[in-house]
Amino acid sequence: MERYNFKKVEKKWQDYWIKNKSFKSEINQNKKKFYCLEMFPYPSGKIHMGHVRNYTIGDVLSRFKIMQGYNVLHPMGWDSFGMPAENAARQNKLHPKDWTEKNISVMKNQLKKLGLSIDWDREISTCSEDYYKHQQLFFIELYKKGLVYRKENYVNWDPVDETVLANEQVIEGKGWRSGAVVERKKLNQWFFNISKFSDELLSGLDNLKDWPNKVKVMQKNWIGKSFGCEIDFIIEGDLPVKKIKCFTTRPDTLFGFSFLAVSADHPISEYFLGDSEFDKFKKKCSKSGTTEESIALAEKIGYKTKLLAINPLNPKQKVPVYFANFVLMDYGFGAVFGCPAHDQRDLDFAKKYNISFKTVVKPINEKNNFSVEDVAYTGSGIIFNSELLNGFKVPEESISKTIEILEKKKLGKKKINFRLKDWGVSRQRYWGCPIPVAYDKNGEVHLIPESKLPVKLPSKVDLSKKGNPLDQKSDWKTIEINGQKCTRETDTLDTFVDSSWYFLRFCSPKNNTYGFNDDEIKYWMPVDQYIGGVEHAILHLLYSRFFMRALSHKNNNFKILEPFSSLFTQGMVCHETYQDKEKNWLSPEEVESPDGKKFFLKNNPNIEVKVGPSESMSKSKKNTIDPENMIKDYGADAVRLFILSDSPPEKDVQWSEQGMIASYKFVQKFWILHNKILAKINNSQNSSQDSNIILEKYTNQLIHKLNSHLTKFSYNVIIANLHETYNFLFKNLDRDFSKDALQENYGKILSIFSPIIPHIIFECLEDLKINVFQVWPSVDKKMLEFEKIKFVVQINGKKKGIIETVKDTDEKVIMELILKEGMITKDINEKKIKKVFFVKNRLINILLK
RNA sequence: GGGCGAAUGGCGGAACUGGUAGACGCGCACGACUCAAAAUCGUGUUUCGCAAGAAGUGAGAGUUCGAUUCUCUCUUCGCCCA
Repeated sequence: MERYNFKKVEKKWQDYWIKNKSFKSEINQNKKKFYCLEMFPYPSGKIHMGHVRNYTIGDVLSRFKIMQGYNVLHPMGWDSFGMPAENAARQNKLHPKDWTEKNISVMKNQLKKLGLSIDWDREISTCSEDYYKHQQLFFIELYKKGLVYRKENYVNWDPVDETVLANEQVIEGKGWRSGAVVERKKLNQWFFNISKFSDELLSGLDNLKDWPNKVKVMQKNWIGKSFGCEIDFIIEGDLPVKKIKCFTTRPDTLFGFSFLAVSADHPISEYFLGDSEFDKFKKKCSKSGTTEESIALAEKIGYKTKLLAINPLNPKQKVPVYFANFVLMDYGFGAVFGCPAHDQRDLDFAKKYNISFKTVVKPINEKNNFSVEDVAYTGSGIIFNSELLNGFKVPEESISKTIEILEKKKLGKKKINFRLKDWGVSRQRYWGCPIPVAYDKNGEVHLIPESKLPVKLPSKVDLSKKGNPLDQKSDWKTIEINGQKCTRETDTLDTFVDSSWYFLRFCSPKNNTYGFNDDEIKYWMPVDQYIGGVEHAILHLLYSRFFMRALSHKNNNFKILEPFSSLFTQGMVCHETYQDKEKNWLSPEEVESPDGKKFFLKNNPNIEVKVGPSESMSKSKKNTIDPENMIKDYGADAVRLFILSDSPPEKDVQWSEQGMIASYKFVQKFWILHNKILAKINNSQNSSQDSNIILEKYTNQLIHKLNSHLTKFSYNVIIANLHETYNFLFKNLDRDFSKDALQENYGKILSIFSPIIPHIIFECLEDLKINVFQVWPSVDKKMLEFEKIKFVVQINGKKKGIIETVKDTDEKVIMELILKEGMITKDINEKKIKKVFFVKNRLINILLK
């Protein structure tokens, strides 16, 4: 027998699957469909372990579903627009297109080496004209429906990448990619009107039964529906400002009112422009980003006006009006009333500017002299110091009752507010989908006529300059529309737009006239199982949900509101981190450990290396493992086996070289066992019914177990079952199984594990002369029953022993058996049996007194 | 600060609707083979105890004949939002 040659066997079956188009998917109305989709990769250069995990999980599921008789759609594509291509182009003097295509070809090859069940005929790439031309048409449709608009807006400006960032791309006040401190800048931007669907996107979450709850909670928080009240504050002063509208979720604290704060961009700011102090203040405001987070972290600064605001419930009280950097123009009305006692941000501000304030909520057990000093009180309690609001319980009745009073007095109105803001989609970049509009000499917007679509990206651009290269292409920019000379929009679309509909394109990848074909999406959509990282829990998933609603808006042909009926978020792949004395990161290849405890430099074993905590693999910390090397050294089956074996798919997994080697050895051992079984099938002589039944029972119980693990994504347990099965077969190899029983049951066992380690299993099945594509075997229920049952014997709920007897034995007989065997004589002693609990075929619990 | 989730041997993790805690794997120990090592195979491996036995699923309570599983309080950690 030859040693198992994974290189030969894996190549053989990968070629076979491609040549036979084994995973080609076509509409078949007589078959139930199953659309399995993993989040498509960005072609950054090479695949990483996160991809291996993601695509292995999806592949296992797809293969199981194929066996279960579903018509499976399992496609793959490339999220291929985006900034890294431009950055790489600048560094390597390689055109983004060439860089991207090179990466795609490398990564596609790597994915193929994993033996994935992908229908490569449906491959798409978002940077291809054939993809983005449809996206431009969607943009025009959405524009015509009024779901796209242009407005001047403050944006997060990344001064290093020279681009606008979405709020979610700003992390701790810094650009997610460049790490530069984000500034505020005013630009004309295109927006998708996602906030129009705020309520729908929120309530739609209730229907997503197969989504992880945490993802739904995150989206819910992101949409941020809040109930509150809008209040008009009468303003006194020497300016033509008569009132300022505020939104608040805490109108019940109105008697704690001590200042009114407005955004630096509030309409009343026009009266202050030119005032050097105000301009200085405004400039300072623009230094920080626009996210809630960066505003919360930034130092609170204000500019005091001479205006006074009157408390609507207490007209005697007049408080100063400030401009403040923590008030956002696009939340509420860009104005808030400050209540320092019950809002930490307001308190910080009041302390800084010496504004006096009053405490109006006290905890239930506090006395009336309760007073806030350094920490705002935001908890529950009772309203006091508040005249007609006194005694209201916070929060159960205080807010609603206060709103009632304000409405009755016509001072305010109940209002629902959302945190979700419209989606700014303009990016000042070259490598993205061109926005299909142009502007005439008056700046009026003109859609590019459909006959002139697609708006192609010019291939020759100068990327050596900063800023947007498209802006510098004067020949490309000029276009004539209806006889008018126009200038093209030079911004491109956020790449999140590309990924908001790619799952539709997979249904009709070759459809030339439109982004998808109605009949095809009607058959394949929605995605039955979507698999990806939890890092996309908010953005990508929310945008995709929005995009479906936008397409179906005013369109009776499109009814898909929720693109992903079931979502699975897999955990990350982690590895220990290593650092030398100078705190330089070291890669796992640069270190070694002779005893498994202390680590040293490989080329210099005298230098000890500091081992850090295991963290998600990242290039910056060098704790990555190259999947291609692993496949080369151990084979795809072993890599698949390991990446699935050590942790449940939804949790993080620790990469371990030892675990990888163990999986490799298992594949080798499996091959040896297979050859022994094969020999036994060919030479089997004596057989006994008893042995056959043992084998048959084992097989049926195994299928039964796998059925339940599968529905729960417990792939790590399935691999434990695979090991158990190996152990079972190995230990029972000497039994006198009949040839037929062995052939049949071993064939079933092999095929049910084929989704996990497909290459070696297909090779083994071929030895058994079994058709390579197997149907999932059904369970013979009779085979799940045992004749003998192990009864647990308990005294007062504690296990005393086990008694083995025939199935369905009744309580009396068991009791006799126990007494006969003297199992509990010692415990009983002189005590009496008070009560006996008997669970059929399971246990007996005897209570003694 | 708020929300969500988690906590089980030396480690990763199993445990169906409450019913034998620790499956399976890693590591470790001992043994076999070998001149030797690696590889491989065998045996053992929750803790305490020579043993009988006892304790034991982050801590504490509760419900129950019986709790890793259900309820409450607390601690620690992780993620998201602030």
